Amino acid sequence: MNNTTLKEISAVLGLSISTVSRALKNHPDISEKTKLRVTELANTLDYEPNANAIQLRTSKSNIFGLVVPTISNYFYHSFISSVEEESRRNNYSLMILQSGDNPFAEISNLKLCRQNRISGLFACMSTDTIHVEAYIKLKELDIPVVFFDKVPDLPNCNKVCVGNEASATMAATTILNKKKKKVLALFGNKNLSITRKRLTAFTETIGNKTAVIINYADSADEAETLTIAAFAQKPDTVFCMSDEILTGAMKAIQRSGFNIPGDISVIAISNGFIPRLYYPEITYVETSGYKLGKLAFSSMMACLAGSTFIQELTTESILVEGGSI
Amino acid sequence: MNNTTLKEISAVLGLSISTVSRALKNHPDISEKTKLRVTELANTLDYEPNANAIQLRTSKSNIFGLVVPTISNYFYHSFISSVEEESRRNNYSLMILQSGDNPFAEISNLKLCRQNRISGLFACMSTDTIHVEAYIKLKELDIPVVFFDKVPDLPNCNKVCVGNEASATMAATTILNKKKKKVLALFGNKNLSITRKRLTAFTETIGNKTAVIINYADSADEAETLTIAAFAQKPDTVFCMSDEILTGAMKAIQRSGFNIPGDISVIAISNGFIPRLYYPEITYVETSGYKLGKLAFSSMMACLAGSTFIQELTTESILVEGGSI
DNA sequence: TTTTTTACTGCAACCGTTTGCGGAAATGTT
DNA sequence: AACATTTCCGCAAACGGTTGCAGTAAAAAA
Repeated sequence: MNNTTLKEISAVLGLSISTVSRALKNHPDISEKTKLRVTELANTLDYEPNANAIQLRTSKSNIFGLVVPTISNYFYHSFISSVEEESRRNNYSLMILQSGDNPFAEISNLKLCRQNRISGLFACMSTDTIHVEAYIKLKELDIPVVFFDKVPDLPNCNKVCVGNEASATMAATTILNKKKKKVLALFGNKNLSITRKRLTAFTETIGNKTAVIINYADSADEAETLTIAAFAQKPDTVFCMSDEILTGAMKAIQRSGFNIPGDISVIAISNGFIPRLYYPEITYVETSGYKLGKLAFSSMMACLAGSTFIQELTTESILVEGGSI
Repeated sequence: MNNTTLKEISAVLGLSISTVSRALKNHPDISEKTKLRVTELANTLDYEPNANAIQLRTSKSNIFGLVVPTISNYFYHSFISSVEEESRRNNYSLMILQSGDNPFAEISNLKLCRQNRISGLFACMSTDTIHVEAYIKLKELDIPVVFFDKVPDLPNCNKVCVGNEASATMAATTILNKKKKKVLALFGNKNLSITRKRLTAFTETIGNKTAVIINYADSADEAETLTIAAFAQKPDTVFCMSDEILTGAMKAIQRSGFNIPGDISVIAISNGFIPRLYYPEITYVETSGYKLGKLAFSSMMACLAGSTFIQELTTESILVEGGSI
């Protein structure tokens, strides 16, 4: 069965295609009587405008692209969920693409975006993205790009981030308040700007009255191993800069048979899902993907509305108390 | 800056649009020399074919729709991730829409799919969907629909599901093999068909030589409470029918200070992420969203290839051994 | 009644591709 | 030299809409 088109409707009604088109869009040029006839027939025929034709004609797609290393991540999918929600509310569709931390997939995804003439792009860069050019190319095509979470170091682009410095500072402050003496601080990949930001904010805040053991882990497994090893130095607190690190550290703690917070305290920066899986629940500084999504979307809408003002937005951090410190 | 088009390329080269088009598609009618000239210029000009024009012309969109109650769910995002992966590999894009268990959002999403002339739809019905008509409408438009996970009771549609009975049976068998004597079996909402299926398969397999305490929980918190309460009866094993239940049970176990598997054994039916968060890792029967995605995709491709054979597929269950039983 | 205004509606070009068909030049065959 | 084939390329119509402009009939003003 074929889709009904304006042509068919016009043929049935003995009107021209343009009249039908205008009638459907409630154009003032068309008489009420005609409008009624047209909309009625359109309804019974289940007319659906062909998005491709419209997009071709108007060169506006009403589709947002969203590239992300992987959607199998609590932070990202809460971000995605949030953006999707807003998109639908604003009559946009979302094309979600994951790059799997693979640069080739990433550029092929961006190609897809260009080919589909997306209206805008939400982008989180994969870890080893050096080739920012592909993103630049989009901007040259006047396609607004809002970077989120893992953002490039470029000056002229819209970025929304969780409050990296603020959240690390907040975590460090909490540790100080609890008068902890020796902290095992676990960070992610050293090359990521997110790591550097959290690291500097954390160390600056924690000062030098508190002993700090710093480790960098690229994966949960590595975090687990490093944690086990670091236990030899008998830290009284573990700080994890992310969910992934946290899961590794928690396995190490369980494996060592330590009690939380009796034997050791734990605090993390997290989106909120993982910390609640344990008993006692882990105290964490929240960096909400959901909130970040809302922020990213509003930034996107500002771009689309013609704002050329470059924004670098940050979500607020809040401390969610569990019983782990 | 504008996108380059065939027209521009043809103008520069003094060729016709059609020649350029054919040259780019390696058509035999075009001489190698011309092909070379064209492809070269296309490259330097960063030519990207306009997907909308192609789709309009060919009435093929190379976009799959995927509707799901919510992305923020243990199971769905691995499914989505898997389908996305395959889609990209096969040069399709994915349009992901969540209905949030809201019937209105669901039909508006389907409308979006129709308007975008998607090539196919992966659909997981929201709980209270009575209106299957919207899906039927797609099938009338010759858009193949593959239902997954929560599938309708209709006879003539493609469905892929995890092996509910098989996985519950496998879990029960494992418990029997380990010669456990008293099992606390935790299930989800009693009204869901998935619960009923897993329940009957489980109880039938476990037989009556093993004592079974059955509880139903609607949430992780409820599971936690019920588990704590059930510990009074001193079960030697906890079986959890899903990830959500498992997280609740694990909290209860940690809270009670039990050792796994020394004090109590644990086995679950799971997608695989949660069980690996603990130490020792929880033994589980895998109902992989990832595999289900692959299955759904191959079913979709079969439809697209013209197969009219209606499939009802089920993923295989496998036991993944942790150290919890 | 004539002229001006208003209310409707249609023509046709356009968006960027694809593709059937037909034509010209180059080559091969007697 | 005359004819048949290839080889290479362009014309033009289509896909399904949108939109500026112009045209016609009816209503209002002169």
